[in-house]
Amino acid sequence: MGKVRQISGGRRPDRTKDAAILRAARDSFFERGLAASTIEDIAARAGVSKVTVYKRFEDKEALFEAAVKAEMATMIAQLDEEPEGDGSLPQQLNAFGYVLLRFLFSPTHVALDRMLAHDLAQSPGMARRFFHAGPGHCRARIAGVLEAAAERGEIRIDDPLLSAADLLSLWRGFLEKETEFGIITHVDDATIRFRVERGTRNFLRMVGYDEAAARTS
Amino acid sequence: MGKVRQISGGRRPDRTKDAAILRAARDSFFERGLAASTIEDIAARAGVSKVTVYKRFEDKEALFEAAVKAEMATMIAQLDEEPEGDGSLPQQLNAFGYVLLRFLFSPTHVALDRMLAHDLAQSPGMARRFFHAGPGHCRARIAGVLEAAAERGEIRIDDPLLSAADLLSLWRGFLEKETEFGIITHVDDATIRFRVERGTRNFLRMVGYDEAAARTS
DNA sequence: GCGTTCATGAACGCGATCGTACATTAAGCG
DNA sequence: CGCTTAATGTACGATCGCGTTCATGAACGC
Repeated sequence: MGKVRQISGGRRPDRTKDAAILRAARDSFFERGLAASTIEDIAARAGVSKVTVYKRFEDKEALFEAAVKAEMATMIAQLDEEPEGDGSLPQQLNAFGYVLLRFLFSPTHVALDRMLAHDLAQSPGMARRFFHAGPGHCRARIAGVLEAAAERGEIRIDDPLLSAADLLSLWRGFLEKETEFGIITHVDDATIRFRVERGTRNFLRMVGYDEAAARTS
Repeated sequence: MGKVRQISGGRRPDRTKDAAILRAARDSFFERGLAASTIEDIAARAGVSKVTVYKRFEDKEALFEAAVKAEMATMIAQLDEEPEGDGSLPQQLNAFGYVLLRFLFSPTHVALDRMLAHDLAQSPGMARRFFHAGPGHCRARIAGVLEAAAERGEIRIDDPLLSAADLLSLWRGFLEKETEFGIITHVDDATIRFRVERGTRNFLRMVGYDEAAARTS
């Protein structure tokens, strides 16, 4: 169709520029939002001409979507790579919590979250997909672990999904609001470990987990 | 200085228009965001001329701030009016939870939250003030109740502020994410009651509250 | 009625940014 | 070297929305 057909020679497209543009787009969009970001600025950040940007991406919205998708992909990969862990239930949950919170409170994710809240509000279909790929996916994984533990009789819960949400909520606590409002800009590792361990401990007490009994079983 | 000096006569300003403009501004800002809203549209919604808007509000940002402030004021008033309640601890917490969640998940507040996340990210001072007036205020109130209960020996907690955040988190659970992503558009009263009661129950189990003991004391 | 203030509508200047066109230079292939 | 495609920079048309100006009419006190 309208596509190029590369008969033979000619200068090759510089594929490194795609990544540079996407990175610049991500930075700008996540920092300023869709409306406040300008293509000119993004091109400048990427060290690329504005025309080049339009060569590769249809328009501003297409670039936005591409940038968000790319970021989501790296995020999801990062979350799923962590091993199941065959330790005790607390250790298992803590391990997952570390990875999750470290990722949830990374500057880029905080920025992305702000973005999504604002710009995906009008497009329900897209929002739905992002939900299931992000928070929903996450909750489902934890629910699986909890359900297994419940079947082993280690804990007592009413509904795996609800309990998974409880645990997630306890982990996050007020950190979410504090980062959202910019009260806290950077969440260090010690804070994350503290929050995760505290959350897990409290959650397990809530669902009647008996550490001693589990150890001797 | 530059202000009017109302020597004697003259047509009186129509004070009802202020409210109309603020209401229109709120609707537009909360729906579309700061950048995407136009003064012309707001004026039209309010049934007012664009010039009139500029007569009363310095510029777009001033109008935005005024609209947010007005909304926050009604919110805070709504939250503080509820009586302390002299029932048992669970009843006290539940009562507060109902009011809070009903308000947190009202359409306007959900919209406002989206807005704040996005547009107040750059102005740290404003964000800080809003945090202390909103979430911070709320957490402090609950912390007070919990601290009193802890001193009476009804519950065992490490830190009132942290525990207050725990309770708030348990109440909200996944509802926040679900409304944020538009999975759920309207949260009905039954859901709110269920979530609050479940959250309170789980929280109290977590902090070692003994219902029977409290009742007989 | 008269002076004063409020309010409106239409028009304007202005800056910003989108997306495109064009001429020019750079890089690959034969 | 010729051919082809990539990439740049500048300039351009078009749109949009802010904030202002101006002429006109409407409400109110005296």
